[in-house]
Amino acid sequence: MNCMAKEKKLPTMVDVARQAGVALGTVSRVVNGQQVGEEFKSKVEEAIDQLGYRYNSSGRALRTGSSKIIALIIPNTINPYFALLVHHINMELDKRDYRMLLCFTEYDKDRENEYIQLARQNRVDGIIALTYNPRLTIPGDIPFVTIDRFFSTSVPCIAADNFGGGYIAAHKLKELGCRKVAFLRTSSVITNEPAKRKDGFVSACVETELPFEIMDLDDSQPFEKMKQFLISHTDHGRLEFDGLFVGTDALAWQVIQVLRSMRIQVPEDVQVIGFDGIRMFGNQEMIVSTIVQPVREIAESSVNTVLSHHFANLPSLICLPVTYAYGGTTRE
Amino acid sequence: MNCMAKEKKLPTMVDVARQAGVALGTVSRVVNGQQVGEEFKSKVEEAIDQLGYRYNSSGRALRTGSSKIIALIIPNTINPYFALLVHHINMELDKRDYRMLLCFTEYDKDRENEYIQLARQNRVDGIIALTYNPRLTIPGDIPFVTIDRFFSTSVPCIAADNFGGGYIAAHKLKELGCRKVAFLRTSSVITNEPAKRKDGFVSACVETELPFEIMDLDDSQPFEKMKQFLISHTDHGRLEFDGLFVGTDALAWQVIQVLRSMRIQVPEDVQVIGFDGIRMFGNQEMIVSTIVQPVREIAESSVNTVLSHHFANLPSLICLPVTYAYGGTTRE
DNA sequence: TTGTATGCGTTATCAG
DNA sequence: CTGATAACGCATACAA
Repeated sequence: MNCMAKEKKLPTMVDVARQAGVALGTVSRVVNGQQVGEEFKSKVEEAIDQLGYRYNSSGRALRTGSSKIIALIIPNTINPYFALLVHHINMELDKRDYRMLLCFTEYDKDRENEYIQLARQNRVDGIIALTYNPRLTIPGDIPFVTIDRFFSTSVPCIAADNFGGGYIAAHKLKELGCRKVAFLRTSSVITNEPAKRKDGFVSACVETELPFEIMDLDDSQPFEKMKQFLISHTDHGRLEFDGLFVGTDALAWQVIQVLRSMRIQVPEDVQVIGFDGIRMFGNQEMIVSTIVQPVREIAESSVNTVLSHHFANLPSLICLPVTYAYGGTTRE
Repeated sequence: MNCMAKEKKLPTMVDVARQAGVALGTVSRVVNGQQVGEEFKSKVEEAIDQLGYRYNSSGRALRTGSSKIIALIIPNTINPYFALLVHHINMELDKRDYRMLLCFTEYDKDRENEYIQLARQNRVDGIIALTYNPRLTIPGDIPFVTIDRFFSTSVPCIAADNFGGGYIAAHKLKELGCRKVAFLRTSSVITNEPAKRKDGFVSACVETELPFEIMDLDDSQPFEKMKQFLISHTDHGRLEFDGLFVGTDALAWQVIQVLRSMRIQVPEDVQVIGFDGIRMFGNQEMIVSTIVQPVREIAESSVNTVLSHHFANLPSLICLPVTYAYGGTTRE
């Protein structure tokens, strides 16, 4: 079963020093892996695990000016894409012995700014942010990295190759025999990287002479607008598109529900490709055929960038490769 | 657009004091909302937002001995149930001006214990843990709360009413006209609260004279075992059960995939009820008909409990009410 | 009510 | 190479 520990007050370096019969500085040097005589070193080490000593993060942070904490500002962890991002970023930070200050904005613009102040209050060593506020105040004194959104050449942005994803999607639909396709998305007030999904899609459609249409869904009533669009493009129960590329897997799923209610078969009548690469329960099959975001790589790259010491000349935009994955809503 | 901040070194209380022409202690008292003369107070407040001052968390933590951080030890954020829990716990902590130290164990027993040490190193004010290690070392000097798992009467455990959930599920299946039912689950090495789902189910089956069977799936090959079980209980393409209660929504989803591959219709031939209350993309419809865990309430209760000052005589087990929710895999 | 001084645990500087 | 000591930013006991 379980057993209780007993110590009442946590041991400090002073306790260790006394126990080992050495000076405070010596203990510090051992803890930090600096040059210490073998004799002393072993005495200190013995005292350390005899007392169960662990350094106090606050003390160290105060003294060194480095908290070993990175703030992650993100809407929530309910959306599976965000949840995955949080997971991988925390794992990457953990590897490097950093902690995460997790800030959920719930898409609230004021909270996005407020959390930057909170991060500063906690003296974080950097901030990774996935935000939507068009007037975000980016601190000049803290390493700042954004995901999926370009601010300026001095703010590194990490993102999937959204353009490439759209491009691949269109090519795939063509390859799977589509004759007329459409792109559906909910448009954002800000222009972020995901907006490029459209550009890549259009580019490939033009290139392959695949007729296409673009539908920007209102942010307020996306579901109704999308339904209306699909119905207005139906003639005698036949949809005029045989291929759909949808901005996100979440929206693609809703599109499919609507199609189903219209008695239009997927993928027989119309093939659907989403974007993100969301898996059922996070670890089972893809929810829809999709363009998969390299979430682990995005996480790794974000962490590497924000921890980069030469924070000057860094690339201002890093696009990581996406892949197509079958998820039952396309043929084959 | 965005604008850069400029300050090079963050201002400290000393800077504020100098700027306001008052003593250090006065600034501290203003910051902490203690009684200060109006005259002084406004001078300090002006200086504060002139300098953009924010207190240094490390300094305060070091001085007060309270980090205002709670550790959350949990497998990951990939599983939607965990993701939801992380979300609500962080929101609840945020409300109370606490931060979260998020520790992902990936079900690794050693990491579960290691993270408790990390939490201690960070001088957290408490730990909320959802763990599986049968030999977890529970610290006696840090408020410790567990979710979904009972350790001893001195360790508060927060959980959904798992027994009640199983009970409701069986009753629901009976009510929906089932004649013979089964409960499928992957059994855990440790006995935790979710194990009670079976007991409640059995209890209700006996009570309502509903014939039932229990299938414990091996933790290593749950999918194969489950498939085998279903096939072995099929006679001429007809499953001998017309109702299934499954330990989790994730497993229920897999069960449904297998049934589909066996050409058994859900819910026409067999109705399926899962457990957890997972929604598609976290915010859309339920993935299957299910017993919904009150995740927000579990989060709230966990936070309240771990922050409770009178950590002595606390309830050792808090079970929160569950509800049945339709999700397309039952009739009606 | 406000000012002053001390110490929380750590690292770093300097003297031995 | 090791020991003593100062300083990081803050809260608080004590003095004014």
